[in-house]
Amino acid sequence: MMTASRAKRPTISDVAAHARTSKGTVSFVLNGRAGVAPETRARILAAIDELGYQPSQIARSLSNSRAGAIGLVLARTPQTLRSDPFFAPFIAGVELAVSADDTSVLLRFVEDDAAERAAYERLASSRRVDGVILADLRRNDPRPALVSSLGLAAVTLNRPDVASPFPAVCNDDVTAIDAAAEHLVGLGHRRIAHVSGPLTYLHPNQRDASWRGALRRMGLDLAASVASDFTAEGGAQAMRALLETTSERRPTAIAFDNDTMAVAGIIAAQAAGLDVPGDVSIVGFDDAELSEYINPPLTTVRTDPFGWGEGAARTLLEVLDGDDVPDTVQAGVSTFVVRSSTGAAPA
Amino acid sequence: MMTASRAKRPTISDVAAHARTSKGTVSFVLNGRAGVAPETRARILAAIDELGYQPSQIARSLSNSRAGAIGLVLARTPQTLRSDPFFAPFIAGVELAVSADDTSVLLRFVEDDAAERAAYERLASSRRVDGVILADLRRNDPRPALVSSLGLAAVTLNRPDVASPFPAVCNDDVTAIDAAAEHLVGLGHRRIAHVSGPLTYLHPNQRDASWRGALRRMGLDLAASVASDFTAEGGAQAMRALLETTSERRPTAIAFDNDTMAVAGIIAAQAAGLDVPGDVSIVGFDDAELSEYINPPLTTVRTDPFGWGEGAARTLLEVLDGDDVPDTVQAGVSTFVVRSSTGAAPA
DNA sequence: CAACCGATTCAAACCGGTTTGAATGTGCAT
DNA sequence: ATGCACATTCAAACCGGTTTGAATCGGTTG
Repeated sequence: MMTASRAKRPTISDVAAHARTSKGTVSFVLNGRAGVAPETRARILAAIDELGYQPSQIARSLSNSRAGAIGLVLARTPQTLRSDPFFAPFIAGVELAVSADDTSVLLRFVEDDAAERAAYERLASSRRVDGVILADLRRNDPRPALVSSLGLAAVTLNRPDVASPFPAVCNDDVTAIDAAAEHLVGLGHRRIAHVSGPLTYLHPNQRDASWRGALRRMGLDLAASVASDFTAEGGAQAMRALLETTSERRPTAIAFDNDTMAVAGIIAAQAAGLDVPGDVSIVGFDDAELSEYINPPLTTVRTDPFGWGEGAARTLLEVLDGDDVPDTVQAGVSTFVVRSSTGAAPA
Repeated sequence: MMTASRAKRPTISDVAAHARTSKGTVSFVLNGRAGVAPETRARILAAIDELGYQPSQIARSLSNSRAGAIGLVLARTPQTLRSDPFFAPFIAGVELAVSADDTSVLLRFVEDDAAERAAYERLASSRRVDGVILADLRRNDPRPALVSSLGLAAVTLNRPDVASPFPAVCNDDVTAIDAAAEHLVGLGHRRIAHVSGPLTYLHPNQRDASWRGALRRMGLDLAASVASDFTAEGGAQAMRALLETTSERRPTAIAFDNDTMAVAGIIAAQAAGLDVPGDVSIVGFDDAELSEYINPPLTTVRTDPFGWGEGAARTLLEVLDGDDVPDTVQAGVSTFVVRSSTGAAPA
C-alpha cells in the first residue's frame, strides 16, 4: 500500500511548454512583473494551476542569491533548555513572522564561543542564510563585528555595549521593573535587593540598572545587588547570603532575575524560619507556568518572548528588503503580575 | 567603522583556476571521490585553503537535488509553548544530531489541520526539505499517508495507529509507568486513577494503555480514567470530578499525564480539605523544573525529549542515506522520580 | 512606403555546483 | 612500432530558476 508516487514535479520549463511560451515569460508572471500580455498571463496561470507547479526555492535562491532563510545560533545546553521559558515561544514568534514572508528559520545550537564563531562563519560562507538574529548578548560581544565582517545582515536582541551597525530590537523590561519597584515601595519597602543572572550577559546588567534607576527616581538606593547564575542552587545561595546581614539592615524585599532562582529563594527563606511575604517579599521574573502554584504564589514579571521574536524577525526581514529601519525597535510587552509572595514591609 | 567587507566569496571556478585545473576535478576532491592524482589533490586543497573557499550549499542542493534539510511542522500555540517542557530540548536534540551531518532543520508552526496539510505540501513541492519528523501523532492521523504521497521521507514519533511506511521512533514511557505503578501498589494503593491528555492525540491513549497493562500485571484494574486537556484548569476539574466519588470507592492515587495538571490537581485536592499524600497520592508526568518546589514536591516521570529528538533525527538521516532502518527504534530514557506527593495509601 | 515606436516575447547567459563521456597521457605487453 | 588497459583530466551538459539584449509584431508617423 501507500506507494510513494515519486512523480517528478513539474519545472518551469514544463509550464512554459504547456502554455506554449518561454521560461522567461513564466518567470515574469511568477514574480508579478509588468510586460506580459493579459492573455498570455492567463494561459500561464492556467498551466501552473493545471500542473500543480510550485517553483523550487533552491533554484530560485541560486539565481537571485538570496538564501530565503535567517539564522539563529544559540549557546544553550539541553539542561537549560528543559526549563527555558524563553526559547520556545521566542522561536515560535520568529517563525510566525518569517513564514508570512515565505522564508525559513535555521537553528543551530553550539557549546562554546569557538563553536559559535565557527557556526556563524559557516552559515555565512555556505550562503545558507541572509541574516541572523543575535540573541543572548554578552558584555563586549564579538558578534556584531564578526557578523558584519561576514557580510551578513542582522538584528540584535537589545542594544549591545559595543558599536553595532545593526538595529536593536528591545523589549520593555524597564517599564515592568518600574511597576515592580513602585509596587514594593508602595508596600513600605525601603531596603530592596536584586539577585541577577550572570553578569557576562548583558540583560542582567541592564535589569540591574533598571532597578537602580527605578528606585533612584523614588529617592532610594538598591540595598544590595548579588550576581548569581539563573539556577535554583544559585538562587538559594544568594538568598542565604542576603539573610546573613544583621536583621536591621537586611533587605525586606528581594527581586530575582528569573522564577527558578526566586522560587529557590523562597524555599531557602522558609528553611531559615522566615515567613514569605511576612518577613521578606519576593519578586520573580519570567512567569513560569507553575510559579502560580508554589507557596506562596509568586509575584513576578511576565515577559513576552513570542512578541519579541516576532518583532525581531520582522525587523530583520525589513533590513533584508532594504527598507529603512530605525536603529531601535520596541517589541513584546512585559507585564508585572502581583500574586502573594509580596506584602507589606515588616514593621 | 565596521565596514561590511562584501568581498564576493570565491566559487569553485576560482578554486579551479587558482589550482590550474577544472571545476570537475575540484568537485571530485571536495566529495572525496577517487581518481584524482595525489599531487593535483594537494594543489587543489592548497587553493581551497588559500582562498578560504566554502561550497555553496544552495548550488550543491540544486545539482544533487538534496535539500540538505529536514522539516518539523508543529501545531502549537504560543500559550502552550510558553510552558512546554518538550519542544525546546527536543528540537535541540534534533539539531545536534542533524548538524553533525551538515544538514539543517526547518521549523514551521501552524494553527490548524488545513494549515498543517498545506505546510507539508509546500515543504515538499518547494523542495526545501528531504524528510520530516511527524510529531504529536493523532488518532487516525492523515499525515503518514499524506507525507508518503508527497514523496517525502519521514519518521514518526511513536507508532501511529494507521498503516505507515515510516520507521517509528519510540520512547520508553512504558518502563517508567511500570515503575510508577509498582511504586504505588507497593505503598498499598489499590484504587488508582489516570487523568490523561486529550484522546485525539495518540500518546495519552498509549499511556492509558500502559497504566492499564502495568496494573493488570499486578492483578489490578484502573479505578478510573478521565480524559482531560493538559491544562491546569482541566487538571483541577478532573480532580474535582474524581473526588465526588463516595469516599470508599474514591481513588487513593491519581496519575496525571503532565505536571501542570498534576499540580493543579494537588491544589484542588487541598482546597477540598484533603491531605496530599495522606488522603490521596499524586503522580505527574514530564518533571517540570518547578515541580520539585511545589508543596508537596511532585513525584513524577522525568522524560528525555532531548534524547528522543536526537534519536528521531539520527534515524531520519539514516533513512535519507538509504540505510536499512528497523521499523521501530528506541530513543530517550524516561525515569520515574519519587518525591513527596506519593505516600502510603490511607488505611 | 520607409522609418520608427512601444509592447511583447524569446533565446541565451548566468547563478555555483555535480556528473558524464570523451580526450589525453602513461606504461606495458605484443 | 603498435595496440591496449589504465589512470587522470577536462569540457560540456545539467539542475531549475532569473535576467538581459535582441527579435518580432502591429500600428503610427513623416
